[in-house]
Parts: sequence; C-alpha cells; structure tokens
Amino acid sequence: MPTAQSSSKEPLPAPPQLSTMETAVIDVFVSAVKLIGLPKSVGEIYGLLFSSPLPLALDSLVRRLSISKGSASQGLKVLRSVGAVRLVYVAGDRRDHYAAETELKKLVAGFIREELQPRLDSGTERLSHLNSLLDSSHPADAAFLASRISKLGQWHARSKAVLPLLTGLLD
Amino acid sequence: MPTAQSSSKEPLPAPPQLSTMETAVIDVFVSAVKLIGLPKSVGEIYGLLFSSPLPLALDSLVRRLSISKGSASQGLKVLRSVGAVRLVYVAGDRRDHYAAETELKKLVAGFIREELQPRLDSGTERLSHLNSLLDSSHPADAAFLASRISKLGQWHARSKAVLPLLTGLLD
DNA sequence: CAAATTGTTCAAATTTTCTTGAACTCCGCG
DNA sequence: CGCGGAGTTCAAGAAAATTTGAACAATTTG
Repeated sequence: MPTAQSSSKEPLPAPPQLSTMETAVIDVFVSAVKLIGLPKSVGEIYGLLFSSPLPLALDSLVRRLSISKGSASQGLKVLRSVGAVRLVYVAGDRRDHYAAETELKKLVAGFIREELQPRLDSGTERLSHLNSLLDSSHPADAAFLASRISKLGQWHARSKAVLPLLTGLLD
Repeated sequence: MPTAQSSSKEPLPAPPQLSTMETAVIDVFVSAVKLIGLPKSVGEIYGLLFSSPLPLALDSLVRRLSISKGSASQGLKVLRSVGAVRLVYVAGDRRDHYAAETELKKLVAGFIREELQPRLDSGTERLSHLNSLLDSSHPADAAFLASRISKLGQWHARSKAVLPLLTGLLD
C-alpha cells in the first residue's frame, strides 16, 4: 500500500532527510536565531525555507526537519510575525505554503518592531516607576540614585532614537 | 559572638536584603541582559553595582544578592570582558572592588566586540564552506542555491560594515 | 452533513542553560 | 613555611526554555 507515489501534492516528494547543503545552511540560521534569542526550531524552519526553491507547507517542514507539528506551527507564527516568511498561494492545494523573505532590511525591521520596540516601550513605564521610588528613598544616597536614574533615562532615550536608524543603514 | 560589628571592611555593612529601589533597578538590568542573551546573575550584579555609590567586592555581591560565590565570580568575568565594570583599588583591602561602568557607548562597544564580532568572524569560514559544498550539489538546483549563498554573503558583508557604525551613533 | 484535512493550543516531557558548592590555586602575612 | 582569605573552576543539581503530542477548532470536500 505505501508503495506507489499516488497523487502527491508536492511535485517531487523531496527526500525526508536533508542534503549536506541544506544541513549546512540550516546550521547557519540556527546559530543566528539563537544569537538573537529565538528557539532553534525557528532557525531550522527558516533555514529550510531559505534553501528551498519552492514554497513549503507546514507538513513538509515537519517531515523534512523531523520536528513536531506543534513546533512547526509555533515557529511559523514567529516567522510570520517578524515578516521573515511570505505566504504563497499554490493552486489546487488547501495547505498554506511559505517562502523565506530574503530582504535583510525587512527582516531586521520586523525583528526590531516585534521583539525590541515592545521592550523599550515597557521601559518607559519602568523609568517613571523608578522616579516615583526616588521620593521614598533614604536621603543619604538620594542624590546619587537620582543621578543614576537620570543616566538610565539617557540610555533609554538614546536607544529609542537609534533603533529606528538602524533599519536605514541596511539596503 | 556574632553581635558586635567588629572591625568591618565595608564602612557600613550594608543590609543583606535589598531596598525597594535596588530591587527595581536590578529588575531593569535583569530584563536587559536576558534580552541580549546573558544570564540573570549578570544583570543582578551589574544592577547592584549600578545602584551603589561605593565599589563592591565579590563578597558583598554574594551576600546582598544571595547568589553563590561561583555565580558572582563568573558574572564578574563576563562584565569585565565586555568592559561593563571597572576594578577599583581600595586602600587596605586585599579584595577586588568593582564599580559599574556607565558610559553607554563603552558598554555597547564591549558587547559587540566580545559577543557579536566573534560570531561574524566565524561566519566567514562558514560561508566559504557553503561555497565549497556548492560544487558537489545536485545540478538541478545548483543555480538557485548559488543565488541564496550569494545572498547570505551580502548579508554577512553588510553586517560587518554596520556593526562598527553602531558604536558611533552613541554618545 | 459527515469525514477528512489543516492548523492551533497547551500541559507534560524533554532539553538546554544557569546556578550551586566544594575542591583547588594563588598570594600575602605572621 | 604554614595558615587563611580571595577568587576560579567545574561537575552535579536546579531552573528555565523548548519541544512534543494529543485534543481541539476550523475548513473543505465529496
């Protein structure tokens, strides 16, 4: 029964195990995503899509990478949110197919928008909280603490100014 | 016996538990270091030093933060390597005392130099490895793969160019 | 509409990373 | 010298993050 290649959806069923090249490329992306604090599976998925001439369905990612459906689903969610993958329509196939987005500027902008900016924003609240604590702090070192919190404020402002510029430096 | 404050080294023995302010500042730095992939303890240590008017010895970090000597030692090693702390000489005390370095530019430059650049450098080897794999890859998609690896090379070059510029944008 | 297919969610299991603590090295001191 | 304080190292334990897999929701199709 599981012999003939039936009416498959994938033009070529793509071998379950990865080629040396694919493995090497995936390796690069796994290192990269770990560096920026994303799970390995995200790097694996992006790496395989990056190596693939054709868009792939969740299904294929699971099979070729030997990861669970859950991981693939969650990984794709992250990649979609930062704009690292593009949904590609494939005629006569109900499944969603994904292709890697390869414009560096777009990837960086997405990462900044989704992962970095939210932190900076919550930092604003934190800073005002620190300032409020200043009132009820021991007078002896109140001056020193005030100077340090002011320093923190400078850092924060500088970061908010610089992050967006970063995108401009690419492409 | 453990009553009188004997001939202590620290001018004021500093209460073992942290003030509300210290806790709040440390919290900020713990979030920050986790964002850039460093262990919590590094943020705790830097946060306490940042909040402290006087330089502190490993000893004090252990006591006030309730972390182990091992963690404190390793955390300080990281902070020293990125130039986030400064060694301060304290007369008549054999222990090393540390103060937080608060120049943002210096911190960022240190982090780039110690944590980011090494990755980019190893990336160079990786790229040439990928190019070598290109020869022995299936002809059908060799052209596609070549284009993708070329794209990777572009990213790599761009990153090497941009990272150093980043430092210039600060202070 | 029932059955099958696709994709999501989330608690439990696994893996990875961090922390601990004890053993060890170095020094300076008496 | 030998003792004691200061700091480092690293294997084992603890904690945190990721992955799994099964249950569920949503669609499509015959």
